[in-house]
Amino acid sequence: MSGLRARQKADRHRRIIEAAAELFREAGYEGAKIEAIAAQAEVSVGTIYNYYQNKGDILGAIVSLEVNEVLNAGQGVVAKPPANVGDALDTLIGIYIEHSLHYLSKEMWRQAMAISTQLPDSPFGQAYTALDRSLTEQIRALISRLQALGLVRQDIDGAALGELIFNNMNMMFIEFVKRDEARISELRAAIRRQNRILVAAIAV
Amino acid sequence: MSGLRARQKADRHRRIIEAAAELFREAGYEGAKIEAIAAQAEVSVGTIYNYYQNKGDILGAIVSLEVNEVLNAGQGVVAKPPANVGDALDTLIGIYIEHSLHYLSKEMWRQAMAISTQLPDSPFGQAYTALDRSLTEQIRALISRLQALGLVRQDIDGAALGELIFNNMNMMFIEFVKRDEARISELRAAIRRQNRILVAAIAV
DNA sequence: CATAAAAACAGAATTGACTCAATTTTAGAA
DNA sequence: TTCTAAAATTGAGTCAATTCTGTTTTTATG
Repeated sequence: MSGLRARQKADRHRRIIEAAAELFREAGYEGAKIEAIAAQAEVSVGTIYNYYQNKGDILGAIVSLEVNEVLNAGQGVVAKPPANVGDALDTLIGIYIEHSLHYLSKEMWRQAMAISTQLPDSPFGQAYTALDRSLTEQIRALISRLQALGLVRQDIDGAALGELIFNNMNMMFIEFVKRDEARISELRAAIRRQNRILVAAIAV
Repeated sequence: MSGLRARQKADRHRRIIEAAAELFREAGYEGAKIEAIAAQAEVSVGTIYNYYQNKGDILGAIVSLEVNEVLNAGQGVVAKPPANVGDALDTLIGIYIEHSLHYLSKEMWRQAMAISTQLPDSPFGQAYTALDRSLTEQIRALISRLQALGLVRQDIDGAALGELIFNNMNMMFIEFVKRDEARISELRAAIRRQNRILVAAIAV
């Protein structure tokens, strides 16, 4: 028994997310009214709030989809990294950044980031923090891999280094989405320049 | 002619800020209703919006006071830094962090950070970005100073290093204010551990 | 196939940030 | 002092997120 109720629930979830994604893209986060999302998803306003605690959580569900895709793509780099510390970092970070505006506009990112600091204990706030941790962990995994390959010094504190690289990248990304005119290529170049200092310190 | 109008204006500004600071502390940012702030400041709701574009800008004015104090305190360290790269960084960052909860609660910080990413073009959003830049610049100045003292290698890219250190610290601070139970001592220890990697790379 | 309990839904009501048209106050000229 | 234009204030009104309560649908049981 798959259960009528369970099927309807999944269907409504999907309809709400699809409606919201479309309206967020078209009208922006603020511009997409809950009533409009409800109408488009063919449910009532009350039902939306039965599925999501607040408007931010709807955006959160969309962000999670995006970041999980990115994490998946990143696995390839960790498994088979370029044979050079600088290039390896640049490749992984490149995947994160190039993917980032696929589904989400800068405005949507700004809202998502704002909500995650504003309401760190909401479902989305917690999920967002967990995603950040996964990204940090993936960078740390890459460093481990490079150490195993003999490309990074063994005595480096991998956890601390992973945090340092992620935190810097993330902060740069935040500044990037805050300025609509900022270009991806400039962002990557700036991060490369910053990481160069680290690469010099950790490469064998 | 100091002007009656100008004096009243300054007085109202002060009353609004004082009322807001008190209510933000007592009831939290969300809990402090504009009507309550207006009543406490003995002005009307409309007047508040004549002085500040939105609720966030009121908080912004308070944050600016705090950060400017911190910047001032930091100048002393830059002028006369401890004779050891690790200690110098730790001392400056220590000043930033220890000061941070003087006037602002974690909840107020969360709101301030959220607003600055949500509305990067609002008066407060721009002011906040400028404050971040000033802090980055101060860290860069410390590095310059240490280079002049022969404690840091001359061939280090000071600008990139300053950004790296600030971005990491700032991100750690964001995570710190997101968790009410996080302790200042743990935050400082974690940042020290991360900076150790850098210190090893840049110290003469 | 009834039926009662549980779960989910609908949409009207509430709430609080922000706007705006009308009114009041101030500055400065006559 | 009196008058007028500009500046500032006021608070009722608007708008949209969120909450609340009564109704409907689904499930499980006899």
